[in-house]
Amino acid sequence: MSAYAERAGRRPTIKEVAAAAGVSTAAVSQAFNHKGRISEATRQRILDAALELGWSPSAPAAALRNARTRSLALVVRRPTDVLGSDPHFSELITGIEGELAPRGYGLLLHLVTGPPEEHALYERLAAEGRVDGAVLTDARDDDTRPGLLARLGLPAVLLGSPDDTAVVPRVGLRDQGAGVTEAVEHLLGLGHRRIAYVAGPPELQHTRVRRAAFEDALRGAGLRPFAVLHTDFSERGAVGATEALLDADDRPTAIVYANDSMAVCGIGTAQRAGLTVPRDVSVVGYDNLPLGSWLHPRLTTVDQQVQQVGAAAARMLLALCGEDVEEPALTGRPRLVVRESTGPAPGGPDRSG
Amino acid sequence: MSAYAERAGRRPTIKEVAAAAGVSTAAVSQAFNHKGRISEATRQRILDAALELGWSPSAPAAALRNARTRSLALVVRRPTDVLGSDPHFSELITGIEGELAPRGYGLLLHLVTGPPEEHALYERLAAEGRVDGAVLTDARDDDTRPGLLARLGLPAVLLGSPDDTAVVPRVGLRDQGAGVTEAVEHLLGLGHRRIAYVAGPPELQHTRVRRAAFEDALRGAGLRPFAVLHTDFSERGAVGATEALLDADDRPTAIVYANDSMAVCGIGTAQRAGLTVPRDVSVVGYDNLPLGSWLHPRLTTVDQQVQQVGAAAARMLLALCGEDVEEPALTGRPRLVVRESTGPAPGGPDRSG
DNA sequence: CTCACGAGGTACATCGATTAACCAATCGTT
DNA sequence: AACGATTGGTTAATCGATGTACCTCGTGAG
Repeated sequence: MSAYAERAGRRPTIKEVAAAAGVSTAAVSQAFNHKGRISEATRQRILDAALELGWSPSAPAAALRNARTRSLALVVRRPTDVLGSDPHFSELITGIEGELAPRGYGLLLHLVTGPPEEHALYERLAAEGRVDGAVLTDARDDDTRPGLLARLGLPAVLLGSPDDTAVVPRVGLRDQGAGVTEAVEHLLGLGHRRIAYVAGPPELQHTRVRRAAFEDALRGAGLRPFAVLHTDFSERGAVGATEALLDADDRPTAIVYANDSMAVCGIGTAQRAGLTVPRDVSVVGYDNLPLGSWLHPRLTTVDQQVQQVGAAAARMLLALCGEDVEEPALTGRPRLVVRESTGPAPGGPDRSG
Repeated sequence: MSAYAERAGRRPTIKEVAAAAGVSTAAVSQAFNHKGRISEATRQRILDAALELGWSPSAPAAALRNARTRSLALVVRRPTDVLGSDPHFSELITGIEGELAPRGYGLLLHLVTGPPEEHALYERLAAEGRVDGAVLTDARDDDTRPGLLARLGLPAVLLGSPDDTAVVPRVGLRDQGAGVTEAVEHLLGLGHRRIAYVAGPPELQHTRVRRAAFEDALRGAGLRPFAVLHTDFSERGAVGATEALLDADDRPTAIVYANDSMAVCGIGTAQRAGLTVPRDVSVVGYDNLPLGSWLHPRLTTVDQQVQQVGAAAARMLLALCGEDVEEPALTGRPRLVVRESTGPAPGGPDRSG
């Protein structure tokens, strides 16, 4: 390491590299970007000099000149109660970062409390030219964000049922309802007839898709849902919904939850009410969080490969930003992972329906 | 909204704002930054024009000129198995972002798999001038990162036992062992004498601090730990450690875990072994994750206010970056939250010790 | 011998915002 | 009335990297 690199806080500039290599700054730039016409020999000399000085092109300078920052935004809407989106969201980040890091992109993370703040944030990010694109989560049925981002000219992808023809392409596993369908079939196969669904907020797209899958699957067996309750994804909401279900006259023998965290709360609530899972009531989650497989009973859940989806979203977005990335191929489907929280319906053959 | 703002992708520059307000670009800049001498009237005119055009200063341009990007890095070391740091880490982000957002700062999130990658990342972030500072997590006993960051001239704070005189100031609750001490006293009061500790990786600073607190508290009562097992914070590690403890001849009547996720795994493992918590074995966690209070039994744990610590770290770092922020006051201590996973020691008066 | 041409670089304008240095009024003073 | 101080701005240089237009050789063809 050279004396220069050791001068704390003092970053070398392209000029010093050029001087060290005995060339012009233009040559240095061209050597780094594989543009222009530079002989391989000088290129090496330049690269060596840069290495010696510990130089990398200044991100702000390059961003100013190129009008591209090489960073993307991920905006997470986080209500007061953090449960719902939480673990989901950190897996998502893992998937995204895995694609960004090797390409030298950065991920700018923002938390917002509601739609107005989220809009204002995009306006600011775009106006300041802080990011090249954004990943949107929690697709809503009537989502105003794609329109906004299109107006702002900010590339974006939305996580949800795939649709790359939309204003803002949507990335996600195909056949999003499949997991819930499988879950219902699994429960039906176990003899369950009174099955309830604890859903997320009704305005979210996946809530509707999964709810429809749930109802369709039951209808296919000539049944109707015991109940469908909407929550805000909070622990309290899950507990409340579960209590309501278990207090019912002819309580359900199985409950499907829209995510694992709620399912865990549901199991706790059932146990607290003196019931045993799955003997008295079966429980299915959604997300396949690592924790679920270590509980007692181990949680039956739906795996939706959040990490892969995140990676695919990142690549799609990078492509939109002009990066040379092959389009992601998301081949999987949401799949049921059967563990211990589901079992035969209690009370033998069902009396109803 | 003006016609200008509607031209998608075309961002206005300071020149257009200046023209619209009938002043020079310098005036616009000064109006925005409260510098120079601009009459209140013109200032208003300029601000109005900017609002009309939807202009905000270009972040890259400002960053280039000021040598400050107004963004901070958070580097999370994430091993293959994500459990340990996970929920902890999203609470941390919440705390940090809460301080950054109102000041227009951004949080650049990076995940790394190990120390070499982490070092390389800091080198790159510094060389490219991408961030003004960094938040370091998981203080190690012999941590090489502070030295590196000091050499790089990159301001940083390290989460851990407070020490603002170190090369890189450490931010955290005082008296970090207090929570574990309280936990042990709580268990002793319940008649437990055979108490084990399932710790994190030995190289982490907080592992040592908490372990010491654990041993000291027992020693104060004339006891020795039943065992202290180190894990890598993974679910599997927690399960393995728990199985080993429960298989022991004279198995412990209480187990203290270094985080809630491991404690949950521990409860599951105990239940799977046919034991009832807390009747047969008491369990204490650490972190006070929201989920813990909805399990059955509700988890007794230690609250360490991760979110507040994150906020304090952010403010400390902002101050280091020259931002005008009052120093954070972290008054709290880690505190035991007694719930249902701890109870009287089984078997009446203990036979040992 | 001369000229066209390509290989290999260089000079300079540029991206958008900031700021030090400077200047033109206006005001208060004696 | 003349002068210094103050107010309210402006001009122009600058941050670091990039890319276009240009320049300078050396070479091969005619």
